[in-house]
Amino acid sequence: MNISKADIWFDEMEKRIPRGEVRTRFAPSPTGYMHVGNLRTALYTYLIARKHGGKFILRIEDTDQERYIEGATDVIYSTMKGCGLAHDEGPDVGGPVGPYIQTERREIYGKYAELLIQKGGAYRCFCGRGDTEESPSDDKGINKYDGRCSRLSESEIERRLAEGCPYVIRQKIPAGTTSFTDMVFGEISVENDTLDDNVLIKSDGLPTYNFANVIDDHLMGITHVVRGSEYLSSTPKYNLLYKAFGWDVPNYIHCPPVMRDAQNKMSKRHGDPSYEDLLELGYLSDAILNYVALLGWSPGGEREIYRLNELVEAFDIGGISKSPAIFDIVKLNYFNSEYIRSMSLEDFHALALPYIREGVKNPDIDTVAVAEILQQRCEKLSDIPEKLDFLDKLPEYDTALFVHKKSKTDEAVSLEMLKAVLPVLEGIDGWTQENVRNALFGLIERLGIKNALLLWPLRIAIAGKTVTPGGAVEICYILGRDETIERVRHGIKKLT
RNA sequence: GGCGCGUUGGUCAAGCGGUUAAGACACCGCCCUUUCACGGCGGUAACACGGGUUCGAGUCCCGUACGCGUCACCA
Repeated sequence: MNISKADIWFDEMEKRIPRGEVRTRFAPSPTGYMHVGNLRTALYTYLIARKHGGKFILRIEDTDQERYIEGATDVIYSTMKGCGLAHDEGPDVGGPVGPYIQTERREIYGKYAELLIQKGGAYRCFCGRGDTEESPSDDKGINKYDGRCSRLSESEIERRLAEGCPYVIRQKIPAGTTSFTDMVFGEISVENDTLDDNVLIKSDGLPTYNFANVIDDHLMGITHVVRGSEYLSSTPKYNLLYKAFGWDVPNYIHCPPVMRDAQNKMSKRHGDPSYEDLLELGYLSDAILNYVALLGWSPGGEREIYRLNELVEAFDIGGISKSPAIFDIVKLNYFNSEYIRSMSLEDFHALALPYIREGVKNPDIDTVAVAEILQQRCEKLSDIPEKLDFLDKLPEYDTALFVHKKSKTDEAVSLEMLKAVLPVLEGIDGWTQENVRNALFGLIERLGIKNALLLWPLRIAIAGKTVTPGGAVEICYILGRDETIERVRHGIKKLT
């Protein structure tokens, strides 16, 4: 026997566990994209670690071989990096309690499962998948495994093992009541007889989530377990596992789900956007994070705009809500436009340039001037191309657009105005925004008219649409002298 | 069905026994204004229901309804 050797191994594992610091973990399954709900969980997890000067760990939960998706872990790394939730330990950066990918920890789970059997907290089960279906519901209407294999004799077990019978390892639920305190939901208490003898190690030798998360959280020294509230009702089972091993249970922070509507969670299946989709749609990562932080958590005051580093300061577990929150993209639009407007023109220009180029091919255009008029009036970057569709080519338009009650213009007035402005535009020396402005307002002054009387028709003539980013002055400047004059002439022709 | 959890305006939410029940988004109106937007001002709109406890309940307790979660060799 090499029991002592095993003892030494377990001892070594325990010694590796960092103590005396807050340690949290984000443990996604590699699915190829990040749900909004997951993103929020990751955010809160990160915030708790940072707030307490602790460590934020990334662990990959890939024990479901049937759902394995090639390259999905890379998506996780890039997402974490992209949204600024930098982890201190993880598969790609290493750390003291690795490996951080569950399929690479297979032997660890096996050894702990054996240990648990020795401690009486688990047993081998030789029932096939089909066998348990016949076990009837008990008198309480609970449909669970009847635990028949827990009553197998030593010799029977030895015999089946010798025969090479496939088996799983199941948790042995003791009698009694299990209670714990969740930092969000408070005291939770359940009768153990409502709990099933769940499978801990599958017949393929890999652990289920039920087992792996307990082993890993303990071995990685996780002090605060942050996860979705769907785990709330199975948490007592995990605590029973901790107890069977003689370990301390971590603090629990269960988060309510992010919903698409009152009945359904956000889901890719229903076409709800993932974090990646949102970026694709032109939302800024900071804005998404800010909005998502406030879905299910409130800082208490009236402030809503928080940068990631400010969230670290403000975050408080007590502010997490117990009830689900519906994701409202309209409010995300608001956050996004706030973030866009608060950027420097340089930064916004750099960010918007690809979208501007999507809508405007003309290489002579002053994209900084375009960015400037855009910044105050776009909610998301993907709105940009459509707003600029009149710059390359004047769209077909109806002369009815020249009629605007508030500006007191109609087609006749417009014709008059365009005729008056044409020579003024032709006379501008040096086509700068300032010069265009001075020339136009000079004319307005000479004619003794209201601004709108001249500027409305002009803007219609050069843009061909009623709603444009920027006014007549800006658009004239952006279009350039020749194009502006050409379009004004075209307008005169249409009105004549 | 058992067990667990939840329920303040359309949405996010503050509130933690005594408030005219905050604030934000959205919506509507007005102002500003060369359109739209931005900005400013104002408005509509909520404690799921029924019992208690209490001088007093959105806040505490118990029911009811509705909703969600869970009851996998998925996480």
